[in-house]
Amino acid sequence: MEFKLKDIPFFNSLSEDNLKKLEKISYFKSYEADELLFYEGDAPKKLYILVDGVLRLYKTNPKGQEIYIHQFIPTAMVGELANFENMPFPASARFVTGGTVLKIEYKSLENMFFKNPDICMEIIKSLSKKLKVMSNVIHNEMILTSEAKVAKFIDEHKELFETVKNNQIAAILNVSPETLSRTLAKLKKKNIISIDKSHAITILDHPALKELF
Amino acid sequence: MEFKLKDIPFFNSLSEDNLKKLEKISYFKSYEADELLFYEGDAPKKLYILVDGVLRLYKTNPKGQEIYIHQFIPTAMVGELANFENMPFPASARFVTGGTVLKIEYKSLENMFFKNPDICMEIIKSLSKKLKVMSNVIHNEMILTSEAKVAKFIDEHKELFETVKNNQIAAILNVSPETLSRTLAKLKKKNIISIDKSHAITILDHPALKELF
DNA sequence: GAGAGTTCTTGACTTATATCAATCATTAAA
DNA sequence: TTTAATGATTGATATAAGTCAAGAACTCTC
Repeated sequence: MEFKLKDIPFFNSLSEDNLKKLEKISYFKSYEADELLFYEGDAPKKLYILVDGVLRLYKTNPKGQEIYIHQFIPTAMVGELANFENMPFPASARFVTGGTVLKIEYKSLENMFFKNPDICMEIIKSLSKKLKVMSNVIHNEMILTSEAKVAKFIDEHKELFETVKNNQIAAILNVSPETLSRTLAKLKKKNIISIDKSHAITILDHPALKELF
Repeated sequence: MEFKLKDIPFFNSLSEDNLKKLEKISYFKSYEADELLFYEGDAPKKLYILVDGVLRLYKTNPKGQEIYIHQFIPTAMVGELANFENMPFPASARFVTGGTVLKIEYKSLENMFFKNPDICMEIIKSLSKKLKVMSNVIHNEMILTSEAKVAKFIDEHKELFETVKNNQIAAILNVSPETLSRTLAKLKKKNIISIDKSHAITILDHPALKELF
Protein backbone atom coordinates (compact mmCIF):
# COMPACT_ATOMS: atom_id res chain seq x y z
CA MET A 1 0.00 0.00 0.00
CA GLU A 2 1.17 3.52 -0.79
CA PHE A 3 0.66 6.22 1.85
CA LYS A 4 0.67 9.95 1.27
CA LEU A 5 0.95 12.77 3.73
CA LYS A 6 -1.95 14.66 2.30
CA ASP A 7 -4.27 11.70 2.88
CA ILE A 8 -3.68 11.89 6.62
CA PRO A 9 -6.63 13.79 8.13
CA PHE A 10 -4.22 15.31 10.57
CA PHE A 11 -2.48 17.28 7.85
CA ASN A 12 -5.55 17.97 5.77
CA SER A 13 -5.26 21.68 6.11
CA LEU A 14 -1.58 22.01 5.24
CA SER A 15 -0.54 23.87 2.09
CA GLU A 16 1.50 22.14 -0.60
CA ASP A 17 4.43 24.08 0.66
CA ASN A 18 4.03 22.92 4.22
CA LEU A 19 3.48 19.35 3.10
CA LYS A 20 6.84 19.46 1.38
CA LYS A 21 8.44 20.68 4.59
CA LEU A 22 6.73 17.93 6.55
CA GLU A 23 7.93 15.38 4.04
CA LYS A 24 11.50 16.33 4.81
CA ILE A 25 11.16 15.55 8.51
CA SER A 26 9.11 12.36 8.28
CA TYR A 27 8.87 8.96 6.63
CA PHE A 28 6.55 5.97 6.53
CA LYS A 29 7.56 2.66 7.96
CA SER A 30 5.73 -0.66 7.84
CA TYR A 31 5.75 -3.33 10.51
CA GLU A 32 4.78 -6.98 10.71
CA ALA A 33 2.32 -8.30 13.24
CA ASP A 34 3.95 -8.67 16.69
CA GLU A 35 6.71 -6.15 16.00
CA LEU A 36 7.35 -3.55 18.68
CA LEU A 37 7.07 0.11 17.79
CA PHE A 38 8.52 1.28 21.10
CA TYR A 39 9.18 -0.07 24.52
CA GLU A 40 8.16 1.20 27.95
CA GLY A 41 11.02 3.21 29.40
CA ASP A 42 12.57 4.12 26.03
CA ALA A 43 13.41 7.73 25.33
CA PRO A 44 11.19 9.02 22.53
CA LYS A 45 12.83 10.16 19.33
CA LYS A 46 9.87 10.34 17.00
CA LEU A 47 6.22 11.13 17.05
CA TYR A 48 4.11 8.44 15.39
CA ILE A 49 0.97 8.55 13.35
CA LEU A 50 -0.66 5.19 12.84
CA VAL A 51 -2.01 5.05 9.28
CA ASP A 52 -2.60 1.33 8.92
CA GLY A 53 -3.07 -1.71 11.13
CA VAL A 54 -3.86 -2.25 14.81
CA LEU A 55 -1.40 -1.17 17.45
CA ARG A 56 -1.65 -2.36 21.04
CA LEU A 57 -0.50 -0.25 23.97
CA TYR A 58 0.37 -2.20 27.11
CA LYS A 59 2.39 -2.00 30.28
CA THR A 60 4.41 -4.72 31.93
CA ASN A 61 3.98 -5.52 35.60
CA PRO A 62 6.77 -6.68 37.93
CA LYS A 63 5.81 -10.32 37.26
CA GLY A 64 6.46 -9.71 33.56
CA GLN A 65 2.80 -9.90 32.60
CA GLU A 66 1.29 -7.66 29.95
CA ILE A 67 -1.31 -5.22 31.20
CA TYR A 68 -3.55 -4.11 28.36
CA ILE A 69 -4.13 -0.38 28.11
CA HIS A 70 -5.56 0.41 24.70
CA GLN A 71 -5.62 -0.55 21.06
CA PHE A 72 -5.19 2.09 18.36
CA ILE A 73 -6.69 2.01 14.91
CA PRO A 74 -5.94 4.52 12.12
CA THR A 75 -5.69 7.41 12.11
CA ALA A 76 -4.15 8.05 15.50
CA MET A 77 -1.27 10.01 16.91
CA VAL A 78 0.84 7.81 19.15
CA GLY A 79 3.56 8.66 21.63
CA GLU A 80 2.75 12.33 21.95
CA LEU A 81 2.80 12.37 25.76
CA ALA A 82 6.40 11.15 25.90
CA ASN A 83 7.42 13.64 23.22
CA PHE A 84 5.57 16.64 24.62
CA GLU A 85 6.67 16.03 28.18
CA ASN A 86 10.09 14.78 27.16
CA MET A 87 9.80 11.70 29.34
CA PRO A 88 10.32 7.97 28.70
CA PHE A 89 7.42 6.12 27.10
CA PRO A 90 5.07 5.09 29.92
CA ALA A 91 3.97 2.00 27.97
CA SER A 92 5.02 -0.29 25.13
CA ALA A 93 3.40 -0.50 21.71
CA ARG A 94 3.22 -3.66 19.60
CA PHE A 95 1.52 -4.30 16.28
CA VAL A 96 -1.35 -6.75 16.53
CA THR A 97 -1.66 -6.90 12.75
CA GLY A 98 0.77 -5.70 10.12
CA GLY A 99 0.68 -1.93 9.95
CA THR A 100 2.29 1.34 8.97
CA VAL A 101 3.24 4.47 10.86
CA LEU A 102 4.42 7.87 9.80
CA LYS A 103 7.46 8.73 11.87
CA ILE A 104 8.00 12.40 12.44
CA GLU A 105 11.08 14.10 13.76
CA TYR A 106 9.42 15.65 16.81
CA LYS A 107 11.65 18.65 17.47
CA SER A 108 11.35 19.84 13.89
CA LEU A 109 7.59 19.40 13.93
CA GLU A 110 7.39 21.48 17.07
CA ASN A 111 9.47 24.26 15.56
CA MET A 112 7.80 24.28 12.21
CA PHE A 113 4.16 23.54 12.86
CA PHE A 114 3.15 24.22 16.42
CA LYS A 115 2.25 27.76 15.53
CA ASN A 116 -0.18 26.57 12.89
CA PRO A 117 -3.65 26.86 14.44
CA ASP A 118 -5.07 23.98 12.42
CA ILE A 119 -2.31 21.66 13.52
CA CYS A 120 -2.77 22.88 17.09
CA MET A 121 -6.47 22.14 16.91
CA GLU A 122 -5.73 18.63 15.65
CA ILE A 123 -3.29 18.08 18.47
CA ILE A 124 -5.82 19.28 21.01
CA LYS A 125 -8.41 16.90 19.61
CA SER A 126 -5.98 14.04 19.70
CA LEU A 127 -4.86 14.78 23.26
CA SER A 128 -8.41 15.14 24.40
CA LYS A 129 -9.38 11.84 22.82
CA LYS A 130 -6.49 10.16 24.51
CA LEU A 131 -7.41 11.70 27.86
CA LYS A 132 -10.84 10.19 27.41
CA VAL A 133 -9.29 6.80 26.74
CA MET A 134 -7.13 7.08 29.86
CA SER A 135 -10.05 8.21 31.95
CA ASN A 136 -11.89 5.13 30.81
CA VAL A 137 -8.94 2.86 31.60
CA ILE A 138 -8.85 4.32 35.10
CA HIS A 139 -12.55 3.74 35.53
CA ASN A 140 -12.42 0.16 34.26
CA GLU A 141 -9.45 -0.85 36.31
CA MET A 142 -9.96 1.10 39.53
CA ILE A 143 -13.72 1.13 39.93
CA LEU A 144 -15.18 -1.90 38.17
CA THR A 145 -15.04 -5.46 39.46
CA SER A 146 -14.28 -8.31 37.08
CA GLU A 147 -17.98 -9.00 36.69
CA ALA A 148 -18.64 -5.37 35.90
CA LYS A 149 -15.81 -5.28 33.36
CA VAL A 150 -17.21 -8.31 31.57
CA ALA A 151 -20.76 -6.93 31.62
CA LYS A 152 -19.59 -3.61 30.21
CA PHE A 153 -17.57 -5.32 27.53
CA ILE A 154 -20.54 -7.42 26.44
CA ASP A 155 -22.69 -4.32 26.32
CA GLU A 156 -20.17 -2.35 24.27
CA HIS A 157 -18.45 -4.99 22.15
CA LYS A 158 -20.87 -7.88 21.84
CA GLU A 159 -19.71 -8.62 18.31
CA LEU A 160 -16.13 -9.25 19.44
CA PHE A 161 -17.22 -12.36 21.30
CA GLU A 162 -18.11 -13.89 17.98
CA THR A 163 -14.79 -13.16 16.34
CA VAL A 164 -12.04 -13.32 18.94
CA LYS A 165 -11.18 -16.05 21.40
CA ASN A 166 -12.14 -15.75 25.06
CA ASN A 167 -8.46 -15.88 25.79
CA GLN A 168 -7.90 -12.63 23.95
CA ILE A 169 -10.93 -11.00 25.51
CA ALA A 170 -9.60 -11.90 28.94
CA ALA A 171 -6.29 -10.26 28.01
CA ILE A 172 -8.09 -7.10 26.88
CA LEU A 173 -10.04 -6.99 30.14
CA ASN A 174 -6.98 -7.74 32.25
CA VAL A 175 -8.64 -10.71 33.90
CA SER A 176 -7.54 -14.33 33.79
CA PRO A 177 -9.26 -16.65 31.28
CA GLU A 178 -10.58 -18.63 34.24
CA THR A 179 -12.22 -15.57 35.74
CA LEU A 180 -13.79 -14.67 32.40
CA SER A 181 -15.12 -18.19 32.01
CA ARG A 182 -16.58 -18.21 35.51
CA THR A 183 -18.12 -14.79 35.05
CA LEU A 184 -19.77 -15.76 31.78
CA ALA A 185 -21.11 -18.90 33.47
CA LYS A 186 -22.55 -16.76 36.23
CA LEU A 187 -24.24 -14.41 33.78
CA LYS A 188 -25.72 -17.35 31.91
CA LYS A 189 -27.01 -18.86 35.12
CA LYS A 190 -28.68 -15.57 36.04
CA ASN A 191 -30.34 -15.62 32.61
CA ILE A 192 -28.78 -12.30 31.68
CA ILE A 193 -27.07 -13.64 28.58
CA SER A 194 -27.03 -16.82 26.54
CA ILE A 195 -24.26 -18.10 24.30
CA ASP A 196 -24.99 -20.50 21.48
CA LYS A 197 -22.80 -23.04 19.72
CA SER A 198 -21.41 -20.50 17.26
CA HIS A 199 -20.24 -18.28 20.14
CA ALA A 200 -22.92 -15.68 19.44
CA ILE A 201 -24.04 -13.89 22.58
CA THR A 202 -27.65 -12.94 23.10
CA ILE A 203 -28.41 -10.41 25.77
CA LEU A 204 -31.55 -11.69 27.45
CA ASP A 205 -31.87 -9.04 30.13
CA HIS A 206 -30.28 -5.79 29.10
CA PRO A 207 -31.34 -3.77 32.18
CA ALA A 208 -29.86 -6.39 34.48
CA LEU A 209 -26.64 -6.38 32.44
CA LYS A 210 -26.35 -2.59 32.68
CA GLU A 211 -27.10 -2.78 36.37
CA LEU A 212 -23.83 -4.66 36.84
CA PHE A 213 -21.61 -1.73 35.86
CA MET B 1 -8.21 38.17 47.97
CA GLU B 2 -8.79 39.92 44.66
CA PHE B 3 -8.19 37.95 41.46
CA LYS B 4 -7.60 39.40 38.02
CA LEU B 5 -7.76 37.74 34.63
CA LYS B 6 -4.48 39.16 33.50
CA ASP B 7 -2.68 37.59 36.45
CA ILE B 8 -3.63 34.11 35.26
CA PRO B 9 -0.64 32.72 33.37
CA PHE B 10 -3.05 31.07 31.01
CA PHE B 11 -4.19 34.38 29.63
CA ASN B 12 -0.85 36.11 29.82
CA SER B 13 -0.65 36.72 26.13
CA LEU B 14 -4.13 38.15 25.63
CA SER B 15 -4.55 41.75 24.54
CA GLU B 16 -6.53 44.22 26.67
CA ASP B 17 -9.28 43.87 24.16
CA ASN B 18 -9.42 40.10 24.42
CA LEU B 19 -9.25 40.27 28.20
CA LYS B 20 -12.40 42.40 28.15
CA LYS B 21 -14.13 39.82 26.00
CA LEU B 22 -13.03 37.07 28.33
CA GLU B 23 -14.29 39.05 31.30
CA LYS B 24 -17.76 38.97 29.79
CA ILE B 25 -17.93 35.20 29.66
CA SER B 26 -16.34 34.39 33.00
CA TYR B 27 -16.41 35.14 36.72
CA PHE B 28 -14.52 34.21 39.86
CA LYS B 29 -16.14 32.17 42.57
CA SER B 30 -14.78 31.26 45.99
CA TYR B 31 -15.44 28.05 47.88
CA GLU B 32 -15.03 26.86 51.46
CA ALA B 33 -13.05 23.76 52.34
CA ASP B 34 -15.09 20.59 51.66
CA GLU B 35 -17.36 22.24 49.10
CA LEU B 36 -17.93 20.36 45.86
CA LEU B 37 -17.02 22.03 42.58
CA PHE B 38 -18.64 19.33 40.46
CA TYR B 39 -19.86 15.81 40.84
CA GLU B 40 -19.04 12.69 38.87
CA GLY B 41 -21.73 12.17 36.25
CA ASP B 42 -22.77 15.83 36.06
CA ALA B 43 -23.01 17.48 32.67
CA PRO B 44 -20.35 20.18 32.39
CA LYS B 45 -21.47 23.74 31.90
CA LYS B 46 -18.30 25.64 32.63
CA LEU B 47 -14.59 25.27 32.26
CA TYR B 48 -12.71 25.94 35.50
CA ILE B 49 -9.38 27.48 36.25
CA LEU B 50 -8.20 26.96 39.79
CA VAL B 51 -6.51 30.16 40.96
CA ASP B 52 -6.41 29.54 44.71
CA GLY B 53 -6.60 26.62 47.11
CA VAL B 54 -6.29 22.86 46.80
CA LEU B 55 -8.84 20.90 44.82
CA ARG B 56 -9.14 17.13 45.08
CA LEU B 57 -10.29 14.98 42.18
CA TYR B 58 -11.74 11.63 43.17
CA LYS B 59 -14.04 8.90 41.97
CA THR B 60 -16.59 6.93 43.95
CA ASN B 61 -16.66 3.15 43.82
CA PRO B 62 -19.82 1.02 44.05
CA LYS B 63 -19.31 0.69 47.82
CA GLY B 64 -19.47 4.47 48.09
CA GLN B 65 -15.80 4.87 48.93
CA GLU B 66 -13.71 7.72 47.60
CA ILE B 67 -10.94 6.74 45.23
CA TYR B 68 -8.29 9.41 45.12
CA ILE B 69 -7.18 10.45 41.64
CA HIS B 70 -5.29 13.74 41.91
CA GLN B 71 -4.98 17.00 43.77
CA PHE B 72 -4.75 20.28 41.87
CA ILE B 73 -2.92 23.38 42.98
CA PRO B 74 -3.02 26.77 41.19
CA THR B 75 -2.86 27.49 38.38
CA ALA B 76 -4.64 24.58 36.75
CA MET B 77 -7.35 24.09 34.19
CA VAL B 78 -9.98 21.72 35.51
CA GLY B 79 -12.79 19.91 33.77
CA GLU B 80 -11.53 20.36 30.24
CA LEU B 81 -11.98 16.73 29.25
CA ALA B 82 -15.70 16.79 30.00
CA ASN B 83 -16.08 20.10 28.17
CA PHE B 84 -13.99 19.20 25.14
CA GLU B 85 -15.55 15.79 24.70
CA ASN B 86 -18.98 16.93 25.79
CA MET B 87 -19.33 14.07 28.24
CA PRO B 88 -20.30 13.86 31.92
CA PHE B 89 -17.54 14.57 34.42
CA PRO B 90 -15.67 11.31 34.94
CA ALA B 91 -14.79 12.29 38.53
CA SER B 92 -15.85 14.60 41.34
CA ALA B 93 -13.93 17.63 42.59
CA ARG B 94 -13.96 18.87 46.17
CA PHE B 95 -12.03 21.69 47.82
CA VAL B 96 -9.57 20.47 50.42
CA THR B 97 -8.89 24.03 51.55
CA GLY B 98 -10.82 27.17 50.80
CA GLY B 99 -10.20 28.23 47.22
CA THR B 100 -11.22 30.16 44.16
CA VAL B 101 -11.91 29.22 40.57
CA LEU B 102 -12.49 31.22 37.45
CA LYS B 103 -15.59 29.84 35.77
CA ILE B 104 -15.66 30.24 32.02
CA GLU B 105 -18.61 29.80 29.73
CA TYR B 106 -17.09 27.00 27.65
CA LYS B 107 -18.95 27.39 24.36
CA SER B 108 -18.11 31.08 24.15
CA LEU B 109 -14.49 30.41 24.96
CA GLU B 110 -14.31 27.86 22.19
CA ASN B 111 -15.83 30.26 19.67
CA MET B 112 -13.82 33.27 20.67
CA PHE B 113 -10.42 31.98 21.63
CA PHE B 114 -9.69 28.58 20.18
CA LYS B 115 -8.22 30.16 17.08
CA ASN B 116 -5.70 32.08 19.16
CA PRO B 117 -2.41 30.17 18.84
CA ASP B 118 -1.20 31.23 22.29
CA ILE B 119 -4.35 29.98 23.96
CA CYS B 120 -4.12 26.79 21.93
CA MET B 121 -0.57 26.28 23.06
CA GLU B 122 -1.63 26.75 26.69
CA ILE B 123 -4.41 24.24 26.25
CA ILE B 124 -2.03 21.74 24.71
CA LYS B 125 0.35 22.18 27.62
CA SER B 126 -2.44 21.73 30.11
CA LEU B 127 -3.83 18.64 28.38
CA SER B 128 -0.40 17.15 28.11
CA LYS B 129 0.26 17.74 31.80
CA LYS B 130 -3.01 16.11 32.68
CA LEU B 131 -2.24 13.14 30.45
CA LYS B 132 0.97 12.74 32.39
CA VAL B 133 -0.94 12.78 35.65
CA MET B 134 -3.36 10.16 34.37
CA SER B 135 -0.56 8.02 33.06
CA ASN B 136 0.95 8.13 36.50
CA VAL B 137 -2.35 7.23 38.17
CA ILE B 138 -2.61 4.22 35.87
CA HIS B 139 0.91 3.17 36.72
CA ASN B 140 0.42 3.56 40.46
CA GLU B 141 -2.87 1.75 40.61
CA MET B 142 -2.43 -0.96 37.98
CA ILE B 143 1.24 -1.83 38.25
CA LEU B 144 2.46 -1.06 41.75
CA THR B 145 1.71 -3.14 44.84
CA SER B 146 0.81 -1.43 48.11
CA GLU B 147 4.39 -1.70 49.28
CA ALA B 148 5.65 -0.15 46.04
CA LYS B 149 3.13 2.69 46.30
CA VAL B 150 4.25 3.49 49.82
CA ALA B 151 7.93 3.31 48.87
CA LYS B 152 7.39 5.60 45.89
CA PHE B 153 5.43 8.05 48.00
CA ILE B 154 8.16 8.21 50.62
CA ASP B 155 10.73 8.78 47.90
CA GLU B 156 8.75 11.55 46.25
CA HIS B 157 6.89 13.21 49.14
CA LYS B 158 8.90 12.49 52.25
CA GLU B 159 7.99 15.86 53.74
CA LEU B 160 4.27 15.09 53.68
CA PHE B 161 4.72 12.43 56.33
CA GLU B 162 5.71 15.13 58.74
CA THR B 163 2.71 17.32 58.06
CA VAL B 164 -0.29 15.14 57.27
CA LYS B 165 -1.77 12.24 59.18
CA ASN B 166 -1.15 8.65 58.08
CA ASN B 167 -4.87 8.41 57.62
CA GLN B 168 -4.76 11.02 54.90
CA ILE B 169 -1.70 9.51 53.26
CA ALA B 170 -3.49 6.17 53.12
CA ALA B 171 -6.42 7.90 51.41
CA ILE B 172 -4.11 9.49 48.85
CA LEU B 173 -2.49 6.13 48.14
CA ASN B 174 -5.82 4.33 47.98
CA VAL B 175 -4.77 1.81 50.59
CA SER B 176 -6.35 1.19 53.99
CA PRO B 177 -4.71 2.82 57.04
CA GLU B 178 -3.98 -0.69 58.34
CA THR B 179 -2.08 -1.60 55.19
CA LEU B 180 -0.09 1.63 55.34
CA SER B 181 0.76 0.99 58.98
CA ARG B 182 1.86 -2.56 58.28
CA THR B 183 3.90 -1.52 55.27
CA LEU B 184 5.71 1.19 57.22
CA ALA B 185 6.42 -1.34 59.97
CA LYS B 186 7.89 -3.68 57.37
CA LEU B 187 10.13 -0.96 55.91
CA LYS B 188 11.33 -0.04 59.38
CA LYS B 189 12.08 -3.67 60.16
CA LYS B 190 14.09 -4.00 56.95
CA ASN B 191 16.07 -0.91 58.05
CA ILE B 192 15.09 0.96 54.91
CA ILE B 193 13.53 3.85 56.80
CA SER B 194 13.23 5.05 60.37
CA ILE B 195 10.55 7.26 61.87
CA ASP B 196 11.19 9.32 64.97
CA LYS B 197 8.83 10.69 67.62
CA SER B 198 8.08 13.85 65.64
CA HIS B 199 6.96 11.74 62.66
CA ALA B 200 10.03 12.69 60.62
CA ILE B 201 11.08 9.95 58.23
CA THR B 202 14.73 9.22 57.58
CA ILE B 203 15.57 7.14 54.54
CA LEU B 204 18.33 4.82 55.71
CA ASP B 205 18.74 2.82 52.53
CA HIS B 206 17.72 4.78 49.47
CA PRO B 207 18.75 2.17 46.88
CA ALA B 208 16.70 -0.49 48.67
CA LEU B 209 13.74 1.89 48.80
CA LYS B 210 13.96 2.59 45.08
CA GLU B 211 14.30 -1.11 44.41
CA LEU B 212 10.77 -1.56 45.73
CA PHE B 213 9.09 0.37 42.90
C1' DG C 1 -14.10 -39.44 11.43
C1' DA C 2 -9.79 -40.42 14.41
C1' DG C 3 -6.26 -38.24 16.53
C1' DA C 4 -3.69 -34.03 17.87
C1' DG C 5 -3.86 -29.58 19.16
C1' DT C 6 -6.05 -25.92 21.06
C1' DT C 7 -9.22 -23.61 24.06
C1' DC C 8 -12.55 -23.70 27.78
C1' DT C 9 -14.22 -25.12 32.19
C1' DT C 10 -14.10 -26.57 36.88
C1' DG C 11 -12.31 -27.38 41.44
C1' DA C 12 -8.79 -26.71 44.97
C1' DC C 13 -5.59 -23.64 46.63
C1' DT C 14 -2.89 -19.18 47.16
C1' DT C 15 -2.26 -14.39 47.66
C1' DA C 16 -2.78 -9.53 48.42
C1' DT C 17 -5.38 -6.48 50.53
C1' DA C 18 -9.65 -5.04 52.99
C1' DT C 19 -12.43 -5.31 56.94
C1' DC C 20 -13.54 -5.80 61.74
C1' DA C 21 -12.43 -5.43 66.37
C1' DA C 22 -9.61 -4.64 70.20
C1' DT C 23 -5.95 -2.29 72.29
C1' DC C 24 -2.35 1.08 72.56
C1' DA C 25 -0.56 5.87 71.88
C1' DT C 26 -0.95 10.56 71.22
C1' DT C 27 -3.24 14.91 71.32
C1' DA C 28 -6.70 18.04 72.84
C1' DA C 29 -10.02 19.54 76.19
C1' DA C 30 -11.71 20.36 80.70
C1' DT D 1 -3.40 16.37 85.43
C1' DT D 2 -7.17 13.66 84.30
C1' DT D 3 -10.34 12.56 80.85
C1' DA D 4 -12.03 12.26 76.32
C1' DA D 5 -11.23 11.97 71.54
C1' DT D 6 -8.59 10.81 67.74
C1' DG D 7 -5.25 8.20 65.41
C1' DA D 8 -2.11 4.10 64.98
C1' DT D 9 -1.13 -0.67 65.55
C1' DT D 10 -2.02 -5.52 65.74
C1' DG D 11 -4.34 -9.87 65.16
C1' DA D 12 -8.08 -12.56 63.16
C1' DT D 13 -10.99 -13.10 59.44
C1' DA D 14 -13.11 -12.20 54.82
C1' DT D 15 -13.00 -11.47 49.92
C1' DA D 16 -11.93 -11.06 45.11
C1' DA D 17 -9.23 -12.61 41.89
C1' DG D 18 -5.12 -15.27 40.35
C1' DT D 19 -2.73 -19.68 39.86
C1' DC D 20 -2.28 -24.55 39.17
C1' DA D 21 -3.84 -28.72 37.45
C1' DA D 22 -6.87 -31.86 35.39
C1' DG D 23 -10.40 -32.97 32.42
C1' DA D 24 -13.96 -31.69 28.79
C1' DA D 25 -15.11 -29.67 24.54
C1' DC D 26 -14.16 -27.94 20.52
C1' DT D 27 -11.58 -27.52 15.74
C1' DC D 28 -8.38 -28.59 12.50
C1' DT D 29 -5.96 -31.54 9.86
C1' DC D 30 -5.07 -35.93 7.26
